[in-house]
Amino acid sequence: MDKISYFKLAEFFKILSDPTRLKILMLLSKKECNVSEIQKNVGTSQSTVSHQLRILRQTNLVKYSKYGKHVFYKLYDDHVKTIIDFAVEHILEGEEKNA
Amino acid sequence: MDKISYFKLAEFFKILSDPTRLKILMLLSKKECNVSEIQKNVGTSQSTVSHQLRILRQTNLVKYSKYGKHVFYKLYDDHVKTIIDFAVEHILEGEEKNA
DNA sequence: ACTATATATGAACAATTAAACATATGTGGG
DNA sequence: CCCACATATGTTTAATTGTTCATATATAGT
Repeated sequence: MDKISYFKLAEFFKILSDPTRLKILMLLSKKECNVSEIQKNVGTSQSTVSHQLRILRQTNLVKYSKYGKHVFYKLYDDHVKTIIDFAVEHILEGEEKNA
Repeated sequence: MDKISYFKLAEFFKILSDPTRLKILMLLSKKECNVSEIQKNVGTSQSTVSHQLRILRQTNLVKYSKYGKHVFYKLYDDHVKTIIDFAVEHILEGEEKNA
């Protein structure tokens, strides 16, 4: 239970607490994408995408491989997707109660 | 899948992205506590605890009941605990790979 | 009513951060 | 070698946020 620090745990959730990063992660949960594809799908600037991808890389949420000029990103593993899906469920349940 | 906005999802994770709030939530996942108990356990000022409790209230992560001078808080439901546990697992797995 | 205890709230401050802008690096084609 | 495209990085700025300090509200006991 206490094998992990609250600080570290908080840092993990902080990564997930940004809409841009969530969009990227959800997209990558469906398919591997290069940066321009991500950019189009997320609908923001190239710089922003690249900056956020770096954060996702550094925190081991995504990994990548290079093919020529393109860099293809994918989820590091499926664990993150599971956590996000759980959160979505939680929020949807919460909304039902307020209906 | 897209029944929920990325913004809302991000806001949810943002709540979990603070060590103080995580400490409170983990404590409350074990047992109902009043504010002073929470304060002692978390090891921070009364004001800080109270501020964070308000955030947790407003986001429906905790609920409370009053008994005399004391206010007892508990988790709103067990869903949050599940999400946190999943995250802990994820991080622990990540650390194994770097060992 | 007064006091002590428990909890909440308001305001100010320091630190963090996402995005924008500019620029750099890398890679393949001609 | 130069050019166009793809991606990364550095810097600055505006906005957000957790804590602290001060103060307010509530409740029970005397």
